[in-house]
Amino acid sequence: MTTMLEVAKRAGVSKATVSRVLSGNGYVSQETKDRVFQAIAESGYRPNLLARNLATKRTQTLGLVVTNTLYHGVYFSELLFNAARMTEEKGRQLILADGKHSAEEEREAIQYLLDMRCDAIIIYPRFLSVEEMDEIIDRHEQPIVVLNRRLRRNASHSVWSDHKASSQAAVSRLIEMGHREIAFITGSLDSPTGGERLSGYRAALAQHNIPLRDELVVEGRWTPASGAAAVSTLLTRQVAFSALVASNDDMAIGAIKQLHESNIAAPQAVSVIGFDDVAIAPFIVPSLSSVRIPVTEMIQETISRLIFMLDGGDFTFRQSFPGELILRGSVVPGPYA
Amino acid sequence: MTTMLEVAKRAGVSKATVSRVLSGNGYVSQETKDRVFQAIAESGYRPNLLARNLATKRTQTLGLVVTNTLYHGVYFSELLFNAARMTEEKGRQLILADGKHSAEEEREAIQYLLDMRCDAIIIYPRFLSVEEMDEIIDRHEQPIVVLNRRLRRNASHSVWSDHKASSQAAVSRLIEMGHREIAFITGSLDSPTGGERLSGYRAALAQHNIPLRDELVVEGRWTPASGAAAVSTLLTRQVAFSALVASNDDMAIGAIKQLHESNIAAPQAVSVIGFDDVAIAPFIVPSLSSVRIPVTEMIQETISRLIFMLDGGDFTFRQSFPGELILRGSVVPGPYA
DNA sequence: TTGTAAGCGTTATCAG
DNA sequence: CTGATAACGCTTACAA
Repeated sequence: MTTMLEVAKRAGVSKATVSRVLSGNGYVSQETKDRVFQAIAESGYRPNLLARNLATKRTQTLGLVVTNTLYHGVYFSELLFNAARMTEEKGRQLILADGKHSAEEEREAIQYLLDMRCDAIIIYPRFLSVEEMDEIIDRHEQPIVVLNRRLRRNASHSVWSDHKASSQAAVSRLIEMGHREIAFITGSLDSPTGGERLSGYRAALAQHNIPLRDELVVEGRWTPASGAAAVSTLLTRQVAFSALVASNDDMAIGAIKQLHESNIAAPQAVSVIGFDDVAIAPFIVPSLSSVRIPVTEMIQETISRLIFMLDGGDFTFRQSFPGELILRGSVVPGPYA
Repeated sequence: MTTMLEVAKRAGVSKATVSRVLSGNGYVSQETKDRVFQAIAESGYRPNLLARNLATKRTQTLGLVVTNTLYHGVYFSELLFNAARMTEEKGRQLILADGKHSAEEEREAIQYLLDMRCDAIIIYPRFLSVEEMDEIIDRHEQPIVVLNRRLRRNASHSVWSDHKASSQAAVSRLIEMGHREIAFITGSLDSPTGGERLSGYRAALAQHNIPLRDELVVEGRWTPASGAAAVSTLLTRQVAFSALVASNDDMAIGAIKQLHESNIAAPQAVSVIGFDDVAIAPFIVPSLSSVRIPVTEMIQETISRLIFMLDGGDFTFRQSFPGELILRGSVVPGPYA
């Protein structure tokens, strides 16, 4: 690989001059500039970013940590796509690190990005506790923002959507439509998001003085198959329900499929609600209602904050990203089972 | 940030010794090893990978270039997930670069990865020609493998699936089942993959002496919506068909939806075939048949080859990755329109 | 078994 | 406007 020194020799100048030409810092006569560019073209020179970054102590990269349990599906694509796009708009590069499927691996992924000297880091945690992330933020000088968690201490370092409130609103809406028996399929309950959505369900019932019935709640594992299985469980429990809320779209899709196969009218009803995904699901299952989480906006906010912490400049802090309830299809009030 | 020098001082040794302890190269007495580890723990030292990589001229990273037109959907998630997993299994890190949506931007993405000194590079091209990629491979000493294209000159640097053959086989299968009027929704025809699948369709017809009828072919743009639109076009053309093949699953899903809304029996039939995706689609649309492209296996082969080019070792060259036709549902022979 | 010192390819400070 | 030269933080002969 040809280095800056070779370019310098070929152009009959010093390394320093070549560096100036490339960076645009400092004065260089037009004449030598031309010679340098010529030499660069002739030699096919390419700067070594490792060397550059080592010298400047800046890498122009943002790191992103995501568990690979999130890698599947539309939500992740959307997240990644937007993160990459906005990062590049700010003249930086996104580096993705896999948080795999444990707290320890999430820590390692963060550590890798720090060792690579990313200028700033975005964490979309699955296993790390908020306490630990608060500590991590305190321990490091690099700007770090946490997505989808509400931090206590470093509030300005987190961007989240209030899952409990969204869930409560969605369920309340069903209640106001006349539903009293509402089934709920939770996500994995070791995930905060899963827990928050469940407590939103509980809160909505309480708010309307409807007693909570445990037999209407089934635990799923975020997948379509587990949503279908949950419906089977409900049916074998012989418990009647006129509406169903699932903690994400994938499970809602599985649930609708299972209801359909059991010859139950739900797929045509508005009364099945999911969360998160927005792309293909409603296209295929027009009856599926959903609470859309504004990923794009959240990523936008996240990256703006990081860039602000790095470069300063103008800054608009946006506190809340409420989920948006999108209702489709028409109401079918009757009990399904 | 604390550096290796500070650790060395604290442990009362030289930088070199610390380096030896960390890398495991060269002899160090157990005693000093212990002192060094202690000093590392006390100081919270972390190696600077930029410096290390600059010195070793190795980064332990593989670069991956993908157009962001691919970012949406299951196929991409699957690709990325497997690439990341396998890369890490080989003790490396995957760096993703966005090829955006033009040849120029694909070139820039490749260049960035080269400038970052990735040890090797995987290109999943959308706009670059095979000729240019052959040149790129020739020009650089880093191992480069191209996914989903058949290179002429650097055959061992490409991993692909024969889309034309898969498409031809799928269409032939329909013909053997008794279908004569088979509609075809192409992908964007500026994409080689789109072109290959279409020519497979033509070849199958020719092979069975069925005349090609242009009115049975509609151009889509890979999206569910364009699949639905294509069906509308077919219906307004008033042309009868008893089977339909779409160049990918997304369009097939859109097509099925549109057929369904037009009260046509297709959704229950085996006779709609898509390509690529495998995760959610058939779960939601059980009748959808599909040619599954073995992404996982292809990524596996790609990474093995790269690692072989880097480290040597054992190596199994796998030439062909045929698509796998997965038929679902039952045959409905009658014409749909 | 350990230390010294010369790189790795840039940037950045200071003279000139 | 340009050139030396000292960093940046690490690895790796070569000596000792």
